[in-house]
Amino acid sequence: MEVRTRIAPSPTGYAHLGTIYQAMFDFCLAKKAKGKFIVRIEDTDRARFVEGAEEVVFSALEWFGLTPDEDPIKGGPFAPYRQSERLDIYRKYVNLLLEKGHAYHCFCTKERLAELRISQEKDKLPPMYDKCCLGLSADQIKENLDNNMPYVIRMKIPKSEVIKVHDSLVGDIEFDSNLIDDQVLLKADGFPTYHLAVVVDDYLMKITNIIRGKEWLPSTPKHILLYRFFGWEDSIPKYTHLPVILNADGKGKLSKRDGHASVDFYKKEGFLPEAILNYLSNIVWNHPDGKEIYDLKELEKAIDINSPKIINITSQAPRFDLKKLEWMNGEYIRKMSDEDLTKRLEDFLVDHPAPEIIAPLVPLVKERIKKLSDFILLTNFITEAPEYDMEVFKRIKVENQKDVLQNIYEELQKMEKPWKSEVFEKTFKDLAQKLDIKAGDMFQLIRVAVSGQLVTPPLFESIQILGEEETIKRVASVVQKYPLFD
RNA sequence: GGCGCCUUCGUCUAGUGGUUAGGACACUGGGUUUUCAUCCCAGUAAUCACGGGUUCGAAUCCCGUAGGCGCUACCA
Repeated sequence: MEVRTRIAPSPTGYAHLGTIYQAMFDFCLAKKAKGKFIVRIEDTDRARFVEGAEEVVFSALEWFGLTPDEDPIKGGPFAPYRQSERLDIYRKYVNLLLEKGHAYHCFCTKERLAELRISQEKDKLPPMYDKCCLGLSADQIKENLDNNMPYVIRMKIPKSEVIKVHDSLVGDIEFDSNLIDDQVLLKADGFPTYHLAVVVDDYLMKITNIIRGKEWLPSTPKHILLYRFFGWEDSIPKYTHLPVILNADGKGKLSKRDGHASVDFYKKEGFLPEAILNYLSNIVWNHPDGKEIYDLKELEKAIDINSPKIINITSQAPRFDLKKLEWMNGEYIRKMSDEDLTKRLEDFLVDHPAPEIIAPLVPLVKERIKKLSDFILLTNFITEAPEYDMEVFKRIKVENQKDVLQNIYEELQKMEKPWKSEVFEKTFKDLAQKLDIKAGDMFQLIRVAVSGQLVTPPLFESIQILGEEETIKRVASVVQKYPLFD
């Protein structure tokens, strides 16, 4: 049987990193088993619907190279892949449930439900629907329907049953059906809830393996029950519930609120998609050799569809550690060829004022940047005249800085062009000796005069890119204005 | 509150009855380097949540407790 996995993101306006995390495992499993990876859009919540939001998800997946085999755009044998376009299908299956007596009409108002909840909470009872409408007669239902009363369809959960869920990571888990609420399956607006749609679609789309976040574990018994109600027990997919990624302080799920959940953030910061994927897998899985840097193919190798766990990952919820991601991203940058890095930087810095200087700068910055955006911080003094700050000069422990700068200026003017590295170095080492200051301080002073910064790529190479003329001009302006900088 | 899951250095993890409890990030110190970074070396850091068992022996097995997270919507 063909292995088919899927992600079912809801278009909320941004691509969540958790979606990518989940998609990565679904994708790898499908690839490993030579099956199919499917994207289905769960746009059943009209209140939260955001126009154009699904494109955000698609482009994020593409950025990470997690290309689906079937999706709403390219279609597939089980189209449509957008739930809002499958309403008649859900309706049909709800009717089936109604006929079989596994679901019922509920005409309770939101107000009544709210009051019910409040009183249950007051009595320290679990907040659940009281099955009020379950006792309605066929005539009453018909009358309400004829009067166009709004209604939802609820699932009739059987009493006192043990519902067994098998998860490939956790094992067997038992749930008491008395503690499961009569879940709404079809909302008043005719849209299905997640629970109905997910079961119907996964069945019709022949999904064999569900890899999703652990937040879904408590609702899995409802899904199992639905498979049973429909008579699809033989088609229950294999569940793998992934640990939820927590935010940095461990106090909750990684969320939009702390700013580190959106794929867009990482793209803007200049993180590399392959490094992010590496990090995302590394927080729950270890390479058998113990190495930290590996690509998706290596994760794929570790997946075994026939082993009980499928993939041997931890079941603890990890915290998100941006520092480690940054380190990892730096590792990827360093092992990249200069040509590749140049290309990435050119793509990233589309608005760069002087794109021709990116390539020559790459070898100078490659070991100094952790993400692509660091490039700007490190090199913008080349395209832009720096703003000087006396505090920066004060960090260099040299007396009579103005005199020294004057000397530097004179030497630069005397030096034969084009400047040569050895000559440059010898000239200023000699000058340092003559003025009785440390060579290191001498070069630091030149660095600050030229860049306004204490930290830059290698001095001489930077100056070469800057040009002799511009260098002299900058030093001259420093000599002139020193110490009037604020 | 109820239900479920989880609990090894600050963080991510290795570890499946006998290890000086290993690695990575972060941090600290040293070396290389005209700055920074890279690279190399070293170090700090977990009485394996706690309490009971079982066993010659437990981070590893069992029971209990506590804490954390998740779910508890006509959201997914």
